[in-house]
Amino acid sequence: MSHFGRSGPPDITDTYSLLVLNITFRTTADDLFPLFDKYGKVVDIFIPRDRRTGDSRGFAFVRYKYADEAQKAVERLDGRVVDGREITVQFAKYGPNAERIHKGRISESFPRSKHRSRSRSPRKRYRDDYRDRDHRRRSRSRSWDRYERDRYRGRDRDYRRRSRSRSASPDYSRGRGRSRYDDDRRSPSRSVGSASPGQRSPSPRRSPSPRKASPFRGESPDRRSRDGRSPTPRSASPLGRRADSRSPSPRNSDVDD
DNA sequence: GTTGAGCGTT
Repeated sequence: MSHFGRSGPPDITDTYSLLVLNITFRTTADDLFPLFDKYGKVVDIFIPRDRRTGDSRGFAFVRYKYADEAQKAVERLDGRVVDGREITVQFAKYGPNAERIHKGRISESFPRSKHRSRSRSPRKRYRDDYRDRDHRRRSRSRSWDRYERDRYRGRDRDYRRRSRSRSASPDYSRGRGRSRYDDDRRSPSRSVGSASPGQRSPSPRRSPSPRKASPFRGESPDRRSRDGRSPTPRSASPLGRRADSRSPSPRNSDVDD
């Protein structure tokens, strides 16, 4: 009796789905089964997992057979500490088809052969694709650096209330860095685009891109050639060598792209 | 090895 979510949805008809949030990433359906089964008849338990890693996403869906039992479980298991973490049990607001449900009760998986989309809104913004979920997954933890924020900097304000545990933003020193990069990036870009393609600066020193890409490339060989007797004191040390190995060459591509 | 707002699979 532990094949929950492994054989797909067994029967979602006449079942009340409960959403369990705030569960640990190591909590499995087997761990929640005896916990929820004690308060009622659990039909199925499904824990969404990541497609890439396969780790739990931190929440599970418990489907009960009766609403009274589900309600009881919500009132009893809501706020219960599982695996050292307080879980949040509540009725699922959205069904497996991203359809709104009354109170965790799934009528019939929404048969669109009768209603189709007549009573619904003209535009259905349920869920685009897996991409949407993937984005949320990525930005779920520490991937909220600047990529997502930069894209939603004008809508992230009320896009989602993440002031629950994340507090305020970690840092705001992104605009400057981006501006600088943009400036440096536009300089050579425009030069190349405006000037002739064959007029490339053959001189490494006169390179119009003084970006801090990798000065070692243009200085290392130069200094080494001139200072034949002192071949870079840092390189002589194993530490220096390690630092050099740290950045072989592909560095400018980062800012260029 | 980490993380933490939220709504789901064959």
